[in-house]
Amino acid sequence: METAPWLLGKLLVFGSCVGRISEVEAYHQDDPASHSFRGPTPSNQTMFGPSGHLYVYISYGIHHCANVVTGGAGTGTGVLMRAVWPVRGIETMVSRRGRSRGLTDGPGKLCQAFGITRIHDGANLCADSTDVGPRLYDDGFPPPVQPIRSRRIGISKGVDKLWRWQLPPKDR
DNA sequence: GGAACGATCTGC
DNA sequence: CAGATCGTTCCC
Repeated sequence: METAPWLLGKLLVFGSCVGRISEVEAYHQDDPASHSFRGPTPSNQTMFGPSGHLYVYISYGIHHCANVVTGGAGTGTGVLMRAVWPVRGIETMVSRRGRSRGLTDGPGKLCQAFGITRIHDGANLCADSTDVGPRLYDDGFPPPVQPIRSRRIGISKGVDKLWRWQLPPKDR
């Protein structure tokens, strides 16, 4: 679980789009709210793969949501990226979203803004090649001293766990 | 083969 | 605040 707040402040990069991760949620196998709770299936198998890969699922049949696999092979652990602060590629994000506000302040929104879909499920976020594909970078942004911690959003089980973390507004 | 349920978003 | 909308899972 402590790998989740570690992602705060890191950069999500894909094509011309760059965003600073500002909100994350942790999910793991012994967690009724997690997709990995019932074990591996064809659609969630990436969650059971090695760390540092991207797990993308479809929410409500419409939206894509992106996770960083963090637990290592077999553990079914992931961190949902719920929001990023747009850093670069705003025009592309506006074009993909069809609006100029609320570009990346939700898990489905940020995937649409970045062009992330199921096609990118399983991508290696730490690959050091320069070819196309989503990547995760550390640009030296100071880790938050006191990340905001709260309950996870939109779930019906495991509601009591404080496994949602956000960058404080002052870090903007 | 069918039904129920979403780690959501948008517009009213 | 309710409706949209359909992939995935589970049960028969």
